[in-house]
Amino acid sequence: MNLSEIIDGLNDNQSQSVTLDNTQNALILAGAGSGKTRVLIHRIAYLVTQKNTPIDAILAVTFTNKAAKEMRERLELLLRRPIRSMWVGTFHGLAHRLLRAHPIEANLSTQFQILDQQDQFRIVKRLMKENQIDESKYPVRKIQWFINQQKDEGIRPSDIDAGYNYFVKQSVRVFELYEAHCQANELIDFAELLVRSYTLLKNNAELLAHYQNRFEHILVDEFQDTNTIQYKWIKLLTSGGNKVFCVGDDDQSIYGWRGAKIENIQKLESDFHPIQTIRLEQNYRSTGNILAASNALIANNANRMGKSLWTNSGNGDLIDIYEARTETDEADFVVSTIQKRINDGTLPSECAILYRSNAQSRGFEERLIKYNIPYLIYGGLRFFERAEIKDALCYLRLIESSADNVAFERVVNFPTRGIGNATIEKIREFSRENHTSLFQASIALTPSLPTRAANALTGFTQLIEQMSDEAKHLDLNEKVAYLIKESGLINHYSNDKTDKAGSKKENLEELIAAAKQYIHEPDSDMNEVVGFISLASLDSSGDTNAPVNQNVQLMTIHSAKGLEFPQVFLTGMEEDLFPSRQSKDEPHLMDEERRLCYVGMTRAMKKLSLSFAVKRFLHGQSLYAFPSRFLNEIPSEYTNSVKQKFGATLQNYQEDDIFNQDIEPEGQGQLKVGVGVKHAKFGFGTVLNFEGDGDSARIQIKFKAVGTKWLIASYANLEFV
DNA sequence: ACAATAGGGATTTTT
DNA sequence: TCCCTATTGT
Repeated sequence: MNLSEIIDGLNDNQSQSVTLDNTQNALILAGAGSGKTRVLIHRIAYLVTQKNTPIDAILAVTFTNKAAKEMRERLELLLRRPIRSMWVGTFHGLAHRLLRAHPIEANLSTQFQILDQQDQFRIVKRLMKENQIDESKYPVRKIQWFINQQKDEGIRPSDIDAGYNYFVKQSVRVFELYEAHCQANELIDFAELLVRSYTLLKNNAELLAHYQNRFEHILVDEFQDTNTIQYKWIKLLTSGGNKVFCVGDDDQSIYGWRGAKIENIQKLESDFHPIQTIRLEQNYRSTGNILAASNALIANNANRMGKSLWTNSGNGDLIDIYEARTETDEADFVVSTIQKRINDGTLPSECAILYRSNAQSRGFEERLIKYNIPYLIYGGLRFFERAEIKDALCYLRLIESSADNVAFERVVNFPTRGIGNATIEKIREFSRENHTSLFQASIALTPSLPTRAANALTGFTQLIEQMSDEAKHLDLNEKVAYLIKESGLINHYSNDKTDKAGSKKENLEELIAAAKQYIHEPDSDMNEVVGFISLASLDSSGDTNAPVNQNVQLMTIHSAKGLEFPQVFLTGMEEDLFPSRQSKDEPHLMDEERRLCYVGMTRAMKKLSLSFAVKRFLHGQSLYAFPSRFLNEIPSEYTNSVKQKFGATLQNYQEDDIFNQDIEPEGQGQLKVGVGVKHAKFGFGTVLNFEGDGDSARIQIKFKAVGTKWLIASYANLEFV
């Protein structure tokens, strides 16, 4: 492969980045839409083909599995060869790989399991209960948060001086209990993966030297999102003269609240001196107006590394700003605009509705249903986080290792088999006192239990033993299928009346398919079952059920990072909502809000529209709000105030006014404008208008969930409320 | 064991 | 308002 194949089609700065001498450290400050992934991939191709770097000598780190997968695929395409043995992955995935390769040196057994957020929450909660720590004074979520924050910094309980802060004191206490519990049960949470693998290398000169020798080049994507321990991890690995190639954008650092340190990218230049810094400022995504507006906005931040995007693709349209009266009006504006554009030939999938918090999605969803536009809301539970999937995986874990206490706790009485809380508490106590697994404790305890509990428990332990025997020689996917059936899970979900769509059953089927697929792409040298279970913990993107891409996309701005859409609606631009109230008092938090706004705006390729509501219904009450300060920071030469009202909108103002008045109905069952009604299918609504009376009356009702409808009284079967 | 009910809390969530 | 949890009653 010759050089021109690698640098063809790159601009000057991109090509300079790709062909930097292989003896140099590099920092590529890559603005939004400037082709950073491309540079990263071509850089690797350059090293491999022009500098004869073995693919084994390259370590490429990303933040998401999706990014890792994309990088691997695009690289294989460019190089026209498989690159199996190259280490490409997320920080957590690579750390996990290290720990699986050297468990003993990391003070672990080969049986260790990964704890996800939910598991972690449960454990912290139980430890607090067992130690009589008042949950109402010290919310589990806050304590869990505290623990993770410390770990992200690489801090252990013994490093913390709580002083007189009682909350910190209690948190540290739980932190200690939690650490002891995890060590005793071979449990590794997400942050622990990083800390553990860091100390593994730090304390083991031989191993460190081995990996330092191996990885000549370490490439890191999204460097602005690294946290303290990740930074230290990279620093440690590169202390043997290895070269780093970091790509990132300080203006897009939006995960500070999760421990990401924007300072990390800022101190690269001094910490990894000498290092060559190159800026990629030519943007291939957005129009000139969108970029100029975004540049003007982000210029309000302090301590930037400095960068200004430009494009040669023309100014494009002005940015629309819409002042809505209420959040309903805002939703109506956005959705009716989308409808108009669809009528003009836009695809629904070209439009994205972005918001600061998930709660805002509702109003848009209701309107989209009303307009009959297909949509897709991102967020919520991921595939491997779904209850039914975790249940199935816990059975898999139990037959793999009966000592897996987390799995035991989850499924010992699910589907319910008559093992109550009292019994489980006895098992826990026995296992604590005798240092055995919950499973062993169950067997030992059975004779001393009341007959009913004993029988139920025997049923469970025998089920597990029998299943692990039977499944021993099955393929992974057959194993999963067998477990789901034999454990009674499938049966349970088949009879589940709340699961009308049968999606839980479908998800379980999907899990079998995922297992089958995994057989063909195993993760390195790990045991198949262990690898699959770990994948389920570490890969949240694995929603294989992703619908066809013909939908308007709704998501938080955070989840939109890295994506682009022809048409973007950035909504809820109000003080206290965006920027969030919680960020108001701290300048550095406010700067992050502004970066978030910058990220949101720069997602747009052709059209950007910003909207805010004067009055918003939130948390059960109507609040008046001021327009977001970010709107004022965008020069008016790039914007256009949308004055034009849509036909439906004016009408909705009136409806909303009626809706928001608390009119007392005069006597039950009387048909009257303003009266609240309930419909079996459409839910609650308010009477807007009616014609005739009695059973033949036609009634116009504005339903909260499905909008306005005319109904015939005799068919509607309305209940007056 | 499960359903009904009451109370509390409510950003963002790559792993 | 909605959602999740803990408690209570059957």
